[in-house]
Amino acid sequence: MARRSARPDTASGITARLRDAITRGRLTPNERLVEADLAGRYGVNRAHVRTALAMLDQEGLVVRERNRGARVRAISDAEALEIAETRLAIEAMVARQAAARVTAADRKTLRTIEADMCAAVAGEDYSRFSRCNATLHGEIRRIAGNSTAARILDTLKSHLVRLQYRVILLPGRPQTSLAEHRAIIGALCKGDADAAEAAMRRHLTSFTRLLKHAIAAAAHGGF
Amino acid sequence: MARRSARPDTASGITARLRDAITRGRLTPNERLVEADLAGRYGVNRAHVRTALAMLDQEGLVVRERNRGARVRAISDAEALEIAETRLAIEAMVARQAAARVTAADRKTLRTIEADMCAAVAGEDYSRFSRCNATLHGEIRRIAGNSTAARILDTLKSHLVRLQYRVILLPGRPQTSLAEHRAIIGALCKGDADAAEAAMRRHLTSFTRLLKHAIAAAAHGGF
DNA sequence: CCCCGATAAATTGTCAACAATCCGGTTAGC
DNA sequence: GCTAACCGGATTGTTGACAATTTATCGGGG
Repeated sequence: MARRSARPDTASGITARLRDAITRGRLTPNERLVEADLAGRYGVNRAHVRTALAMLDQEGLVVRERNRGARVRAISDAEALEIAETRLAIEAMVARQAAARVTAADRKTLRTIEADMCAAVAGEDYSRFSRCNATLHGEIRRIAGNSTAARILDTLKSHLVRLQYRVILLPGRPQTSLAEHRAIIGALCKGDADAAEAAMRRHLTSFTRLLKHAIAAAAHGGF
Repeated sequence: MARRSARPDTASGITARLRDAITRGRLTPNERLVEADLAGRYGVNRAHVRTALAMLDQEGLVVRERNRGARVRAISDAEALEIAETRLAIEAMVARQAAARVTAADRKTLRTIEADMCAAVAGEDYSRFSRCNATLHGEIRRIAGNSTAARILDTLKSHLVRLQYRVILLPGRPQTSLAEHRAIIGALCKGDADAAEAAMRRHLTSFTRLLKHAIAAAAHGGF
């Protein structure tokens, strides 16, 4: 999730820190981002905050209105689904590309992650499972070697992290998710591009469906 | 292609103008972007140029090295293919979504564009054909109503515009391309999601293949 | 009691000056 | 003749001050 390892007191450093604060929920949607405040809080110049906000605006995590300042962008329910669907399309392609390029070393890495995931689910350690999840998807992107897709997925995921906890905590979800992930890993290790893409598609379709339900439930349940 | 209609002498204005200059090839790959120069040329403050460069960096059109300045990012052949493939994945999904939402008015618009395209090819007006092409893809994105995907496609396309002329000028390409587009339009008007996705996939697969050949030819032909 | 205009505070937008850094050629030393 | 320290120009990085704009506050009239 760490994107650039720059000195924390520089422009790209403050960008990374702000991005982190937003994705982790320390800065809540629609919260105002006052340049002077942030500059003081993070101990940097206002100009740095300014360029950081410009970049995060370009990235879609922040909205800016002329002479009115910046605020954390609130993504609507509809938009969350858009993001999930777009992610599905890209990640399915990535899985296909990964299957075509997987090496013996990659297979070993994937199997290690698989074992780790199984252990996490068996031990009901959902935080660990979530980390494994991220590691696996990251590894698949690495194997695919499509840096363009990887960058886009990084951005999309930064919008979804807050929402995905609603899904992973649903009863029975970890077990289902584990099975889906194992299918992906199996297809990748066989180098079967069609199967890998299909498995990834099934996995993320299932995720998207649950996300949709979670959103609908929250809208009706009313909180 | 115009993204924001802001006053041309402001930060987002200069960003748009620089983006335009890069995608149109007025600023060539690896060309140095000296802040003071650009500020003078566009009649704005250096700070504006600075934030514009930061945003274009985030967008991937520009690379910046600390204390060394910015230059137009040169995309490698491999990266061009990555972009084309990623675009394919997203645009296929968009076509599917558009098919599910198309209205009577949309159908009419699509047929109008189709007629325009046919006329352009018949008259061998390839500039006009290229514009129709962009209009059609834009219209499909609008119908799909997936703003997330639309934004990503916008960015990806800004990297491809320089390359696509190599493909469209190949002998016989306009005719083939026209047929592919008509298949897409037909499927959309029927509201057939599977067919629309498949047609779009065929179209962009064909484009990607030709792009690959054009790249290989340029590499061997040697210029 | 509510609405409206004037004033003040807060915040962003703009700008120019200065400091730090890099890149070229140049010169001193071996 | 060659290497290495070194200087000067060019360019970016940083900072603070000031202008412009929006938002909140307050007082007076309807």
